[in-house]
Amino acid sequence: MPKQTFLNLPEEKRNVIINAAIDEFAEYGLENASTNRIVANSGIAKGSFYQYFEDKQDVFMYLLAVLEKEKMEYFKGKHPPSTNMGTFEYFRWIIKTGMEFNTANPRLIQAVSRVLLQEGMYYGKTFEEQRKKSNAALRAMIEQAIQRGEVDPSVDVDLAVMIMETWSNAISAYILQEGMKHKDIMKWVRSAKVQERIDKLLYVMEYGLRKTESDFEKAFQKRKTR
Amino acid sequence: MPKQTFLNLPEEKRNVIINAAIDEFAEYGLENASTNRIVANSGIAKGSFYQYFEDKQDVFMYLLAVLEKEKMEYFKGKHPPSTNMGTFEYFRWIIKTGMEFNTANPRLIQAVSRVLLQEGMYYGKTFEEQRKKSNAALRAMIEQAIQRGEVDPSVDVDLAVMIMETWSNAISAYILQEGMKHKDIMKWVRSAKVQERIDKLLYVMEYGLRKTESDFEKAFQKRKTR
DNA sequence: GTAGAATGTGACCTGCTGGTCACATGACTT
DNA sequence: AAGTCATGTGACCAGCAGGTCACATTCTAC
Repeated sequence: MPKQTFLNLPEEKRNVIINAAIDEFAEYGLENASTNRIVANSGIAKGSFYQYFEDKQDVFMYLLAVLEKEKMEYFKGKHPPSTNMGTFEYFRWIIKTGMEFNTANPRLIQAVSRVLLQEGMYYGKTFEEQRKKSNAALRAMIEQAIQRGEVDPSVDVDLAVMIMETWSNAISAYILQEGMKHKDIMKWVRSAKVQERIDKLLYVMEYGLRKTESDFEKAFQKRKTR
Repeated sequence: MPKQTFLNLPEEKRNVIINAAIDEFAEYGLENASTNRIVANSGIAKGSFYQYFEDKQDVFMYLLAVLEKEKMEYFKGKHPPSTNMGTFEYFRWIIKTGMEFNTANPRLIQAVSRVLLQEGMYYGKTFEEQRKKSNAALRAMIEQAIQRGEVDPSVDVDLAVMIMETWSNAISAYILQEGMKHKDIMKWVRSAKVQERIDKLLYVMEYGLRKTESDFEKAFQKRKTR
């Protein structure tokens, strides 16, 4: 975490620095990020950087903390349209609201997800905690769906979590990658075309998951013994 | 592509070099791969490396070519169990046979997929061709499925391709990552547990896709007007 | 044996990296 | 005004990167 010296800085200066860092991580990832470029782009001296942070990983950790805080505040301000949604409807709302947030902070999301989803695999246990958290939330959702009778109790929960995680990441990556090609990414995401695309993807996922395990067993057996 | 000098080398020496390169790319990706380490690990001089290849990207291109050739030969030696399979059954066979090949060459696959799927996004159009090829194959499959009446004609083909691509990559990544934790990756992949997991994932995908577009429209409208 | 081509070699180059540190500047206290 | 402590600075360091090149060795043809 940043040293006190950094937190004492005037807000504007802090923003210049973290924006330079965000751009750097978004462009080069964590491994290839250059502290030299960060200090050059934020107009501070090399020595100052090391007075503010331990190293570049320290900056990144700070970005993670900022993101988490902002995302929580954002979701606190939003409320699901209906109080009695089905689990999948709720999941859809989470994803879409998350995408709204993402497109409002595309560079930060780009930086963070690049590091977490791609480099993260090779960083050992450094970022494992992050994944476990969102994983637990997904697990809770699918278990709720089972309790509510929306999904067959015999469904493989681990598998369902993997499916939801995969699509969550795939959609996020798709939105970022395609959205960056448009000048007004927010407008693009809100367009009927994109919204429908997200809906369809999630619908295909939902329908696959709703199908009961026993249905699968039947089809599976049939195929095996054919 | 490698220079003639490299191709003139005795096979054993060539293998030592490309194995060192594979290990390097698998461990560090393309961007962070070190030619110094490659030459050190393959026991050749720095100068020799540059007599064999233009640069490290040249080596990687060669690996890609080798992989493509070997994979084609492997698939030529295999034949689908039934001559009259459904499209999804065929897709499942392709995926599983592909996984067999992958686990027989885990390091090479690790190296290539790390670069193509992760760094590739930032390499512009260098590796676009690869993706287009496999994409076209998936498209042909889904169009065949429509023709055969296995999938509703109104289904969004682009979306279906994205879904198949996403799962193809996700399963491949899962097998590699988890499989590497086991001493006998081949045995692990062939175990009933893993095979069933792959089956289930593909089954969930299949069932989502089989659902007709018109069913979706209905559900979608209902949700919108609620 | 010898000429000439092909192949092999590692010291050396420049440029960038993350990180340090002796010193300069500013701000606040007494 | 003097003293003190936080903040700011950039030249400097060692290490590694990709890449080159003059020279050594080996192979081939005659």
